[in-house]
Amino acid sequence: MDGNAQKVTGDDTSGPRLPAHELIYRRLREQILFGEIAPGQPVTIQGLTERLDAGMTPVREAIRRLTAEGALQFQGNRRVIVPLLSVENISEIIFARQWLESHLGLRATERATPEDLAELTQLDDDLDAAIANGDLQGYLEFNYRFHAKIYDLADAPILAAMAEGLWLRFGPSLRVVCGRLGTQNLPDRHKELLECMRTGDAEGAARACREDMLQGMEQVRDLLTTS
Amino acid sequence: MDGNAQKVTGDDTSGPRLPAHELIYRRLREQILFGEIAPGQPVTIQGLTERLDAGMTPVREAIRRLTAEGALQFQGNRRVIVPLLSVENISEIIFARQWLESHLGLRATERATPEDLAELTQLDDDLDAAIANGDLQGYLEFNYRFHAKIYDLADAPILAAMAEGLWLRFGPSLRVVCGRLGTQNLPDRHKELLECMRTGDAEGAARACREDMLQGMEQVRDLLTTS
DNA sequence: CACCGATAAATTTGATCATATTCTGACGAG
DNA sequence: CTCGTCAGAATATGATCAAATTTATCGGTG
Repeated sequence: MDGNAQKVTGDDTSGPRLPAHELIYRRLREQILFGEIAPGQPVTIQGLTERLDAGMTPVREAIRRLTAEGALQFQGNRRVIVPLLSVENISEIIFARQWLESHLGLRATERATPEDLAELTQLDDDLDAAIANGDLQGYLEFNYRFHAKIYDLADAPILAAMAEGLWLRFGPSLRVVCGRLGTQNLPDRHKELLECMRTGDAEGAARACREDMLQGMEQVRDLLTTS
Repeated sequence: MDGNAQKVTGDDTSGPRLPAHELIYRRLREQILFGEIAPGQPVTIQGLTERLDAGMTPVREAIRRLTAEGALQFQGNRRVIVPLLSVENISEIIFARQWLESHLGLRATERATPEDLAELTQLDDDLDAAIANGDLQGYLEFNYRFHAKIYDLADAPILAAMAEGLWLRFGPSLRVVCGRLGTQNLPDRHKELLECMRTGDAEGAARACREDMLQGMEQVRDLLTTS
């Protein structure tokens, strides 16, 4: 190992110094969420200690957390992989997200301030820009942050945690889908949703969230059935 | 450390040797689920290493997993506690469980074999016996195992994981409620549910699951509002 | 003589622990 | 009431042990 490798110590701009296991967790979480680690791919502890230049204990803890959230999967023997989703799994996720997305979208609409709406609009604009540039990574990130912001606004921490947990499960597959279709063929209902939120149409916002989710998930399901 | 302290090494009867962090996780999980650790109570790593006679690393990993599942809560600084539920939290859990329990109950009914029904009936009988004896611990355990069996039958691993995760969240509070009400005042819809499952009335089973859940959760909510 | 399967060495990876370091909250002196 | 000191708890490291996979070897067979 070279002598000037930067340790994982969160720079001063990040405010309160977070423990290493928390930083490792967040980094690994993003890598899974945005498909940098493909479904089926093994995740080794020692591999991560090198890849993230971290100690063994923090990496282990991060893996345990993500395993508990369904982002990783214990493989009988001691191996850990990014899970491969079955069509049945996707159907379960669709079922759960139907309720979750609608409800969170509805609550978010009831609580959003003009500043929140501005922030959401900005995220959606960034998302459109990423699509126009064919920037897959950017698309995935802004799309996630757009939805995560809605969960946050809904002020329902348990339901939000459930919704985020589901993202961790289908995230890797979403990357595969988008990689094949290209960013051009990814319609969403964000404009419709934002309009409902501006006018305070909570029911409409709930419907838009549900439709938006369904469009995306059905593309994932279609890919899994054909491949 | 003295020479004859028994290490945590799972005896031979348990089949495949499980790693210590897995055993610790299961033990701690049960202690939380059945309210042996009260809401608000702090959970320290060093305390658990003594209490469960285990090493530090496995305990840390178990705590991380349970934190990710919502059974434990990070207290900003390095403290970890069993979360205290707010009334809003309970409402979120009720919302989620309404569709989860219905759906899992419906699917379980479609898939249950006569052997499965016999097992469920046995669990319900054990539960009734525990009630008759005023055995709170037994009541909580059999009640959980009855529902967990239904989740298992539903053959929907992701939704089952979500449902089990919610049990971990309200389990500690359930213990408090039952402790105050006494086991006599805990009606359930299990008989009705079993009858529907026997006759293959999936819709009825779904309704019974939902009602059973609501009865229990509303008692929890009532306690939280008054205390 | 080339090929195949099974057993055994070697290597990689995971699990655990003991220990050093850092951080937090509390106590007490000024 | 404030600030410095201190005990205790959590964090993080690297070493050590154990398990599993991979690779290499060897005897037998077509």
